[in-house]
Amino acid sequence: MKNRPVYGIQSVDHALRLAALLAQEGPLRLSEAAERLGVARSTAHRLLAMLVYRDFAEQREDRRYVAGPVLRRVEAPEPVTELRRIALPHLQALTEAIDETTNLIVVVGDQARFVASAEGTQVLRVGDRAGRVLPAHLASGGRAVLATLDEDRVRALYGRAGSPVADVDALLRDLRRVRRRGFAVNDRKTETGVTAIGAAIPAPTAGGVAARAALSIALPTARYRRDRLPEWVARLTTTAERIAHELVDDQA
Amino acid sequence: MKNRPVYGIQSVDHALRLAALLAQEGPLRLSEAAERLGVARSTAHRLLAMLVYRDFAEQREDRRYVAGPVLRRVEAPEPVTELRRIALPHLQALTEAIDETTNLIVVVGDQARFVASAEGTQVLRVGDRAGRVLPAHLASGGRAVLATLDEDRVRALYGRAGSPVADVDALLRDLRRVRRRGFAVNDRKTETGVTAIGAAIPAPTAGGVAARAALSIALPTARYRRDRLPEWVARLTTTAERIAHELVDDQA
DNA sequence: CCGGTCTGTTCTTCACAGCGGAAGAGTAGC
DNA sequence: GCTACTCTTCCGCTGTGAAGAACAGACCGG
Repeated sequence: MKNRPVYGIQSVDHALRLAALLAQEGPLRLSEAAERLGVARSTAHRLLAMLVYRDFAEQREDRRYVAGPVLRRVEAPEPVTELRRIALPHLQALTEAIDETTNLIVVVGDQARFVASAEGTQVLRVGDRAGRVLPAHLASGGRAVLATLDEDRVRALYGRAGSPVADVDALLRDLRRVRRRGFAVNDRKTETGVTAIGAAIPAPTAGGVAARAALSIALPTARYRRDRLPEWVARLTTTAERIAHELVDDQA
Repeated sequence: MKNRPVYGIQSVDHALRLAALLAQEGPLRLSEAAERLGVARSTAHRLLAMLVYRDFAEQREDRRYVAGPVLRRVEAPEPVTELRRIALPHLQALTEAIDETTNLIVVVGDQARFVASAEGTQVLRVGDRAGRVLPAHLASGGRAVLATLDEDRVRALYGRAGSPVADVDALLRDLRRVRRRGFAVNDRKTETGVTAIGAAIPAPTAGGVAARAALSIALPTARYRRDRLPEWVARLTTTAERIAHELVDDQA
């Protein structure tokens, strides 16, 4: 039996026990969570709110809480530390050039995960989303990666029962368009007031994490200008290519 | 983008962010974790210790931390709240009869999870392990459940590369013995100074959570008496049968 | 529809738990 | 053995986390 750490953190213990309960037992009422943890209902409510905020829990319509995406992973984690290390200086240079927030994204299953961000300096800007998850079929970087996949693979991913995509054919048409243009735009589909442009990192080899990685520029919709799109796209794809080249160099 | 809860808990936020980093990016050094969270190394160390304690992280020999079992689940959670509700009074009655700690266990994949415990009142006793995880092939309740499975299924579970079981044939021989006797004993294989006797709950129907549930009596090895084993086994299997009957009634 | 019960959410106060700096310990390479 | 790097332990202090209470919402039965 593991011993409690000497310098344990009680609040963290409560949160982790609750997360494990959700993962192992499924739907829980707030009042039951409070009882199981031996805390006040208001404390349990605060803990659940934090778990929901960080995607360890979700609240259903019947008000019960269930495990969130982080606890519902269906694939083993893959190390992306190296990709992040290589990409980050390029992200920062791109952000410096355009003074908008840029992101490194990895697609796992049907989720687009923000691995790294570099924030612009303007007062109104999109914040750091590292660690967050968006549906891949809506996010700009997610769609840029999906556009690099075989159509059969996309069908396998989104054609199953319970899929978040009602019309796979419409998605495939969108992805063909993304493929032709070389980038994808997400205009407020996932976040109010945010427009993002995404482009996939050209994969040096099939497989590996870079085969599912993308960059995106995320800016307040108020600053999105159609006439600047070619410039943003050019910088985005140039940066993606630089990262791809450095990944090759790093492997040699 | 989700808003931070109004009554957020900073320490919990740190822990959950760190857990998500481990899940998404794999191996992390303590110093890198500290930098990523923006906290002191001593704080990161405390957080990682809590994550390890609650099975959200593991530390490898090279000292890096990786995602732990809770974050590495490969199966969707199943609700066991109902099973727990039905079983708990019976657990408590059994504990009262023998004054030793009893447990309800559910096997998921190759893990035996403690869903509920009822503690004896003696000064030296096995504590409440609800929420904990043990390897199923070593735990008494885990082995009792594995003994109810097809041998092909056990082979599929433990015959793969990277399996924790080196000799599947030896495991199958053990499980045949468990099946014949109707119970399994775990004498200090998972926890120093603890001996446990486990018996599976007879499944009312194939599938469902009860098909992978077991009860166990856990006592200090110093109090384990071979001549009391028949009594303990009889009480254990009687209790398991009562629970199984009540599960059937509850579905009608 | 109303009242009662149950459950979830919001707010405030205060004491002690969580944080970080510093010291100590461990590891790896030359 | 020495140096540099990294991890682990310890302690004091203040602001954060917990819980009580009030409020709000949901549900059910008469």
